[in-house]
Amino acid sequence: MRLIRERADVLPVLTEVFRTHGYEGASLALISQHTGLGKGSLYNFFPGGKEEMAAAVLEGIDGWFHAHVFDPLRSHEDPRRGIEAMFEATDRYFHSGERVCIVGVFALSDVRDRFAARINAYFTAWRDALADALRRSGRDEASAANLAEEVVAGIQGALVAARALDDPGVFRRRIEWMQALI
Amino acid sequence: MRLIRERADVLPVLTEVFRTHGYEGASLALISQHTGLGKGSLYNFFPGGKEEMAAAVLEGIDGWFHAHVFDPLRSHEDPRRGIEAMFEATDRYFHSGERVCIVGVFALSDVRDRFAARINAYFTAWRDALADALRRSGRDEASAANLAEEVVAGIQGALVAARALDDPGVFRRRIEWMQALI
DNA sequence: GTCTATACTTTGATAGAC
DNA sequence: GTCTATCAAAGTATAGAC
Repeated sequence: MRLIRERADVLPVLTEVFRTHGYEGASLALISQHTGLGKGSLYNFFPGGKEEMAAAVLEGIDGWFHAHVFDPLRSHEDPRRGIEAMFEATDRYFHSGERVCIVGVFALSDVRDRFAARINAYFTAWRDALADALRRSGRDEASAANLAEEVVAGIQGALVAARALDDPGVFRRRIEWMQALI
Repeated sequence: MRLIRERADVLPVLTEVFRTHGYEGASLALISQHTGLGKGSLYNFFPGGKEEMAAAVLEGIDGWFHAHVFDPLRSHEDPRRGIEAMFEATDRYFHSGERVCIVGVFALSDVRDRFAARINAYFTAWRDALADALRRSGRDEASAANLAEEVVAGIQGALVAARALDDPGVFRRRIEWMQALI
């Protein structure tokens, strides 16, 4: 019995390394150290090397958010409950602002172009799913779209500010503020 | 007559390279290429190497924001005009969302610890100067502090979202939304 | 599948000629 | 002050033994 038998087992560790160090900072040596796998094994799982690892990480994140955030936003009978669930999942996922958003970090760096499609898809899906829930909760199209954009951007800003000021309280207060907007 | 005679002449180019490629992505080769200076010359200006270059860039940005944003926020006779000037300067500086904020990028990366003091000082100065203007414009202490935090974080979020969605319109709309909050 | 060894490139930094 | 040459270290990636 081994701890790691397939790509899916490496993914969480990989995600954490990329989140902590960014794309360029996540060296293969660091990845090898954290996963406990030699470079040969890593290339066995990811023949495309580092780029394929990062792509898998982004895909995994996208999958998680679809399952726990985007889909509930769209399918919840009571749209307000879906939005509530979104804020809870977001707070949990980002450890109340102590974690950063890899997709946001990638968007700001020069690897954005390489993963542009995935990054764009993630933010678009979030914004549109939230806008849909807001419209179903009674808002007109324009107001729903605007508020959705505001909240999606606001979460990213809360993460940046919390890290910059080294104060998770910033994240908590911004989330509460946004919840009051709904 | 030379194009570059002192540190101050290199700084704008340096800033642009760090903004575009981040700390790790801004290799000396890239910097040498964009400044037109050999590595020897660069180390003549910055004996501390890349870290000193990045520190100089952050200091330059801090100086610019103090002169064009923070100080006007505090000293403008009519605080609302100071806030108006802040939004205008911000929009100009970030090229309406086409540029990113180096300080924000650094805050999200793993070089944050190395420049933590400078990063924190930049965001603290912005938030506090804005809170002061809001208080002078009639808001109570708590409301001013909260709104200042919201706007400072909101600008960062607008930059992330605009880059991620590859749509400067996002930045423009978020700025307008925040202006309406004041 | 996993490891070690290795190839090859790029990195930040230094030395020294001019 | 500026350049070229060079260094040691770290980077990604590959090869091949087991």
